[in-house]
Amino acid sequence: MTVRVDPNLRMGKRARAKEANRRAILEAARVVFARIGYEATNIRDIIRETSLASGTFYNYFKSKEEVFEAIANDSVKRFRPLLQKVRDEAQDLESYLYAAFGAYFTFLAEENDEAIQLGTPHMSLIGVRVDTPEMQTVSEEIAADLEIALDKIGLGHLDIVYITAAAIGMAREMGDQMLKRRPVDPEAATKFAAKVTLAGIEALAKSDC
Amino acid sequence: MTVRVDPNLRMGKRARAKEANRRAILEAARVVFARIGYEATNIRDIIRETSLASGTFYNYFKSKEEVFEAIANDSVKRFRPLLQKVRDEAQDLESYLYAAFGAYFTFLAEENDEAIQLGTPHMSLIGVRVDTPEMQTVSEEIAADLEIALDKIGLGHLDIVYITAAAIGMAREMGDQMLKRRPVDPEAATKFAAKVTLAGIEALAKSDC
DNA sequence: CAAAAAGTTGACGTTCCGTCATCAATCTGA
DNA sequence: TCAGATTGATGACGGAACGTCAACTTTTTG
Repeated sequence: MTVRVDPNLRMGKRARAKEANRRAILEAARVVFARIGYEATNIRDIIRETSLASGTFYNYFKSKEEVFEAIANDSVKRFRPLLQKVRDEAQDLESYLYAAFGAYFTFLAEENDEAIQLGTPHMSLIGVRVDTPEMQTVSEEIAADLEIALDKIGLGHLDIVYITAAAIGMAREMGDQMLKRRPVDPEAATKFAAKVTLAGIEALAKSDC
Repeated sequence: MTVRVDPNLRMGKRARAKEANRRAILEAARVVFARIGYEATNIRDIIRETSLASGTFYNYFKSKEEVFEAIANDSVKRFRPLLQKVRDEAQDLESYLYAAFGAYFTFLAEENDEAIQLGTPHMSLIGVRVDTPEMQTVSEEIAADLEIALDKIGLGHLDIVYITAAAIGMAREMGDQMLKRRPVDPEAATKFAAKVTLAGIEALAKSDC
């Protein structure tokens, strides 16, 4: 008789403890950032929220900034598979844009569901925004997707980098606004952003940029 | 005989010294941030770059973060009159968009002219981005401008907040990309952003959002 | 010109940082 | 199974950066 094994049990106690500690620190940081604000938080505040000793923090992160990055990267890590699905399933530019913006705005709403209920400010609204290499990678993936989609309809000569920047900038800024509204409505934001982007691309095509 | 007086001379020595000190600190911070990076910089590093004593720093700013904000706000302060001019002179939505994006991209290029020559990273590319109340104010001004322009052509029912967010997001993200290119070309970025935004608004109008 | 006010100074106590010797728990392989 | 090896947690410690403040200097006021 074969037994289904939780992958976590495959690892030794050591490896599991490490993962648990890392998670604990990240979760504690989330909580403390929300409670007293990012700037005011220091490393001892974070570690005090866990059952770990201060020295242990440095086995996992170099600094408060790195914790913040890790939190952001965790989000990116969860988002990437969604974007992959969009990439695999999209038929053309229009469906890609709708699906991609939809994935982003929905993801953003879900990620902040808790914060929305509690009324605590969202991570991207606490005043600082980081740009990590992981985010850069996602940008590049989107650019590549758009290039393929545009090539298919003979628009490969358009400025892909600017189009990508425009789409991402739109998503970021609109995302912040979306989270401020009640009810939070990702579908509306999606339609809006997709329409603008699509129309924008068509206009660029007509005027040969 | 009337004498032209430098406004600075109208102030007493004390007031002038205060301005000079504030400027000195801001300039020193600029230099040090560029030299060793924002995260690595501490307050002593900044003050050491001036001829002031450490205690004096705290007469002007509470923290390194506040200095960063002040630098950002200084930029906003210089930008606002340009936007005001755009507002006063624009005839319609299209001319407003071209002029506003143009003002932003040109301003950005000029502000970073020095950094571009030296190859040091631009303030908005050093990994953090702050959102200050002053920037919020500019957002609101742009939203108001857009509302007026859209009302004039019977499109006041469109979602002004989202349109503003889309335009600002586009400008920010495209601005970063623009600064990475050689030569830096604000006109191209302007045409691009204005076209996309204009086409986007037209598309929204057609589909009644 | 003298008294009051404003602002600078840098030494000092405090807070926070990052390291590391020590210890406890887990893993390895015979 | 167990002893030696390894991994990683611990928290006390030395040092770095912080923010304050009493003393001092310069400017303003009347």
